[in-house]
Amino acid sequence: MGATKTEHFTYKQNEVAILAKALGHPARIAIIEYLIKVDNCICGDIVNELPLAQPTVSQHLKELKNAGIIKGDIEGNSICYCIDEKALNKLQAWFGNISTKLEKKKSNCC
Amino acid sequence: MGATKTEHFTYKQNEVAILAKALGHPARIAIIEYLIKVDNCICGDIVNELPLAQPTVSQHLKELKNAGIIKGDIEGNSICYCIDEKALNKLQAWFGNISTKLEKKKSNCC
DNA sequence: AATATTTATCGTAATATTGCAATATTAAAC
DNA sequence: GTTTAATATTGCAATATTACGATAAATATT
Repeated sequence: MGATKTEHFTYKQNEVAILAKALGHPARIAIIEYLIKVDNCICGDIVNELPLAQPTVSQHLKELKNAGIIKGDIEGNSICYCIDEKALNKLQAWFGNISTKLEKKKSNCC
Repeated sequence: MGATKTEHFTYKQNEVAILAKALGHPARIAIIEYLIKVDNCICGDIVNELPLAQPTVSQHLKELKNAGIIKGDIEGNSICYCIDEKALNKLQAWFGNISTKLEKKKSNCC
C-alpha cells in the first residue's frame, strides 16, 4: 500500500496525472514562470530567484525534467533550462477537451 | 523539513500548484473524466467505476473537493458530485497565459 | 595543475500521500 | 424503530515527497 496503482488506469490518464503532479508544487510553478520571464534561457540563476537551497532547486528541476516539462542543455559550466512546449500542450489539450465537453452539458443539476 | 514552504511563494503560485496537485493522480483524472462522461451528475457509482476500494475513492473525492475542483450536493441518501468550472478555469487561464508568453518568445536557444 | 564556479547526487530527517479494513454516519425504505 | 444503502471517517502500514547539509562531478579561469 501507499504506492499509486498506476496499472489500473489508462496510459492517457497516467500521462495527464504525471504532468499535473509535476506542476503541483509552488516552487515548480515559480520555476516555470521565471523561465518564461527571462528572455534568453540561460538560466544559471534559478537558485538565486527561489527561496530554497540549491539542492532543493536542483531536485525540483529534475522532477520537471522527468515529467518532460523542461529540458536542459549544457552550456559551458552552467546549464540552460527551457520549457518544452510539447508537454504543456498535452495538458492544455486535455483541459480543452474537458472544457468543451463541459460547455455542451451546461445542464441539469449543480 | 519535508513540508512545502508555501509561505515563500505568491498566492497565485500556490493556488495554481494546489489545483495541479489535485489533478496529479490518475484516479482523480479518471473521476473527472467520468463525471463529464455521465450525463446527469448523480454520481453514486463512482466507486464501481474505479479499481479502488470505497474509502480510497472517498478520499480522492475529498481532495478534489478541497481543491475546489468538484462540489457535492446531497441528494437523498447519495451524493451528487459535479465539476466546478471556476477552478478549472483558473488553471486554464494560467496555461493560456504561459502559452501566449511562450509564443511571443519562440526565439533563441533550445 | 590549482582554484573557483556551477550543477548534481547522496544521505537523511520531517512530513505527506496512498490505500484499505473496520467502523461510523446519514437518510431512505420497510 | 429496524434494516438497507450510500458515503465518510478513523487508524494504520507502505511508500513518496520535500528540504537541506555534505559532498561529488564537470568545466572555466587563473
